Amino acid sequence: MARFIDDLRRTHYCGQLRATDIGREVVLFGWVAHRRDFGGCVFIDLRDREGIAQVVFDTDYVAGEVERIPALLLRGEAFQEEAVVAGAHALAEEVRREWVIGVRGVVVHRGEKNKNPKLATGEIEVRVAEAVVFNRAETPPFAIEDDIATDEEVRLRHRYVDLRRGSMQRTLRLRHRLNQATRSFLSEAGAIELETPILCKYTPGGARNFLVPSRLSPGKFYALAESPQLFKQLFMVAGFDKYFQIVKCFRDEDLRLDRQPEFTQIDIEMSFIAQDDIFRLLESLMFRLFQETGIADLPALFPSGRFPQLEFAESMRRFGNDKPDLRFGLELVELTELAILHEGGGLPLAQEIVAKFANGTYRRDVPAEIVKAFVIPASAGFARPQLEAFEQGLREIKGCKGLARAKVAADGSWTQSPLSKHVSDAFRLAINEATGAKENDVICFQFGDPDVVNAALSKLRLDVAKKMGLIPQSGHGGEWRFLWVVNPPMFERTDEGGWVAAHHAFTRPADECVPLLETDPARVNCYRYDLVLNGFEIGGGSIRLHDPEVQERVFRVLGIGAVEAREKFGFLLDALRSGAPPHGGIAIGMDRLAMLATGAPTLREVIPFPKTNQGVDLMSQAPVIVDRAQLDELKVASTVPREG
RNA sequence: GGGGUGGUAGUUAAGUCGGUUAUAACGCCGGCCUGUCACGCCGGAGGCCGCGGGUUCGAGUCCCGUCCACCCCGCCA
Repeated sequence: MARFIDDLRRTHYCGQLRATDIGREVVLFGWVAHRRDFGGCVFIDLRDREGIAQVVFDTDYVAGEVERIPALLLRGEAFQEEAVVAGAHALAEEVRREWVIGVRGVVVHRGEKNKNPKLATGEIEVRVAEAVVFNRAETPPFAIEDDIATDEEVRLRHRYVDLRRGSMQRTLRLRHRLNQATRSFLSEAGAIELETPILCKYTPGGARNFLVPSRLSPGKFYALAESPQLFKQLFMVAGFDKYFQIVKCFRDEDLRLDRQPEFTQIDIEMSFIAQDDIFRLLESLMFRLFQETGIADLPALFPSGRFPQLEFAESMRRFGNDKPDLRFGLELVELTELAILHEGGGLPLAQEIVAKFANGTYRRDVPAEIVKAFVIPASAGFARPQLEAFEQGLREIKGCKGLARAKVAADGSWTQSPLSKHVSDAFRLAINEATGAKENDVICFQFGDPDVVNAALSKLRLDVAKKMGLIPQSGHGGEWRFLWVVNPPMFERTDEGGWVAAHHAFTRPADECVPLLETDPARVNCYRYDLVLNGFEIGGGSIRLHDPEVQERVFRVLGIGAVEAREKFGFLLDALRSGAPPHGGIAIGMDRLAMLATGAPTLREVIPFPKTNQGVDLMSQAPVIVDRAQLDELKVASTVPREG
């Protein structure tokens, strides 16, 4: 039987020791964080998941009164023997960073002069009588400290070492608390935690699926679930009434700082509820999560207990996207109607657009091209090179040709702008008034396709706010602007002039829009909602269509016939006809929520083993090429030429 | 698929107009040290300058290609 672990069991975590433990004999296990060697006396900072304790190897030390570990007391073992202490000291001379060791010793006061206020355990230290080395670790590629400058690539390659750092430990333990609080809250709310398949049937449309070949059904494939969407609706049909799950989802799409190929959702579905019931439940859930993790006092920030709601159309108009960051103002200004009123106001780009409204090519209620502006305030104090850098940033947006700028002079005239020569005085003054632009403000214009105009200006709005310091480059900056974005359009135009569901075909159209299904699909909105926090979409959901009659009308708009509907959605349609209650739900991106809550700059910081932008795990090297024999067994052939 | 930034010692970075043996800090190794806690002092080792090609008397530096990482667009209902 080994002396340590079997015989000498751990009595405390290093980080737990306090002055109240003085005089107690303890056994600690941990990693060597630092060693300070003074020859006769060696200090080691011993680290475990709870923190750091200083342990001292001192050949001269003689123990006073010691409160012995009962088993050792019973056996009549002496606290220290000279040879054992000398052995421990020799061991301490040899120890290196990140070695895993165990010590037996006594907790003593450090003495007033030697206290370390930076450590939670700084009042005490452990005088070591006996020690063991469990693992002579290789020198780590980077320091195991909270703040390191090391490139993320290196950290991911050695993730098991990176995760040893206190900041990573705290982040992942926060995720544990989020999980725990989610489970207890939703259970208390009457929801039942149910599991759904990961290996699913492939469904066309939406995100790309990862495919898994079936060995038992040669030539056939499963798809990894991109979400439990269908199954959670079936739970409602089955009468479970309220469901939740903390579930992994898989999407084979290109990655971003807030997108991983596999990610975790808090998935919820409820029956016999209205949209507002979902909102209230989620608001309470967020309150609870932020309270139990100690991240923010949301009741103080939202005294009504409710998050604000914003119409989708208003969000697009004022902010240019459907996930506005409300931590700052700088709203966009819609100028299309003004341009029509002024017949283009002398600006060629505006005149072209206005002409199409005039000749009836474009509808004013759903315009195909628009004119919009954004004002960079004079107070930002940006010089021309900075303004050009913003313009350069917009070149990332496909279809954006550039940025028309005009600097406003004291008399309201425009300078430093190609527009100033063309614009009529009346239009210029009207724009100054509409935008509220004052002396030295810079008005930025976009003309054309609303998607491009809004993408460009919403990016500009964010770029400017970050450069002005209105929001930090990343992180929450201590602000928590939750927001519901509601009532978006049900359909989008396809390139061929037809319609596709903007979200999915089973979203319920808003009651007052149902008559428009046949007459004007562009104006049909639906019971779809996104929860937004500080400019990130952290969740979304909808009230589902439970009425087969309306469902068929929606399919007709989408040009989906009975045969095709059956082929695509077969069992769901059957299920919805088998007694479907009115129902709806939502899914919250747990990783994004954790990222925002911790102020982490990327999703990778809150995922233990994340993938790179190319979907590669730098530690395991997944994905990898497999043997020909493995492919043969699956009856799968690769079209990629094999190396060698 | 497209645009951008980067890649030099274990780590983070410097490296001028193309020119001698590629620097520094931290880390690492050896030695000394009984009150340190970013210990200190003395000494030392450590390089496929991402990879491949080209220009040149000469390339970390210039050119072409390529790989990897990151940010963004498309994409992600």
